[in-house]
Amino acid sequence: MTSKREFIEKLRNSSLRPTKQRINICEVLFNRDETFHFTINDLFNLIKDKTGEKVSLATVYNTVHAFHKKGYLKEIPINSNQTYFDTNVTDHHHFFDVKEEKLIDLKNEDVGPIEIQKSIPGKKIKSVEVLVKLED
Amino acid sequence: MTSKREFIEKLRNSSLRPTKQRINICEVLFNRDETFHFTINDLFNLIKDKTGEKVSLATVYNTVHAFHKKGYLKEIPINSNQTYFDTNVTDHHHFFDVKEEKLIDLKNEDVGPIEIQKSIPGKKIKSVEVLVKLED
DNA sequence: ATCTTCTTTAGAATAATTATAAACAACGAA
DNA sequence: TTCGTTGTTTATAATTATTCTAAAGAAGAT
Ligand SMILES: [Mn+2]
Ligand SMILES: [Mn+2]
Ligand SMILES: [Zn+2]
Ligand SMILES: [Zn+2]
Repeated sequence: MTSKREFIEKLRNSSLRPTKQRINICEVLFNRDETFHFTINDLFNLIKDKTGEKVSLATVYNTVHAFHKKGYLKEIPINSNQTYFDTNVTDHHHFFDVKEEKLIDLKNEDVGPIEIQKSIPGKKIKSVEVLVKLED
Repeated sequence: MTSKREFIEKLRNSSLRPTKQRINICEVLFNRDETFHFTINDLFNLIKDKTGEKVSLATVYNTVHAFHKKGYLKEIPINSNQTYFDTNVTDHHHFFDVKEEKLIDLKNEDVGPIEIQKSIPGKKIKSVEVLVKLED
């Protein structure tokens, strides 16, 4: 996904009005070759850098959560003072480089299938995620 | 581990002075049959309930982090507004019941061995943890 | 154009965690 | 035991990520 027209489509399809701010956020999030792992603060700063236009922090929060709810972003469970998000919304796992505080995608074939041999009555599995912490 | 004398030993062995507060915290954390998953706030309230003595919130934080550093507690990576800890410090995985906000241990045999088929130059694996989210 | 609804924004509020610094308690040597 | 040292506890303040609020602005429909 790479053009402004496509972002407008995407927003419309989710009943989100295609505002200047949201389109800028889309550019930063989705107009790239590689998957993108970020915190709200990363994103906030990148918007200024890449688009030259400032978007308020509140709007960055609002938009990230709107995209998260629509399934355009994934939240990555790690213990950090900030929440990490991911533009790769497929089921996949992560390395977390503790020193650099950077997430790296693991392909499913890098981990292999995981069969959970236990179940809890009345509950079903929503997701299975592996986090591999890296140190030097 | 169940007796006060043992807690004093444990603390001494880690160059932590065995204070009344720390011993009370040990009682709540380690004097139990099952593994214990908790947040700082859970623990803070349980201390009052179980020992009848109040320990300041700052001390609860300090002590939990001291125990964490010494390897007596494990931090569980989940996205929550509060940090979760675990008295089971062996390598193991978790269910997280999203609705109840409760962690449940998974035995390693419930998950099976996980072989990570990818490596990052200069980095080594520190831990591999699986988080299985549960919904109704 | 006008009206309605949604969005953005600055700033305030909230809440978990960490820092501060003074009072206090454990320790070890004398 | 007493005393000096060092480690600990505590109330409280500071910090910080996130959420809330409410007013001003923009988008969409008619
Ligand atoms: Mn990823
Ligand atoms: Mn556990
Ligand atoms: Zn979200
Ligand atoms: Zn810790």
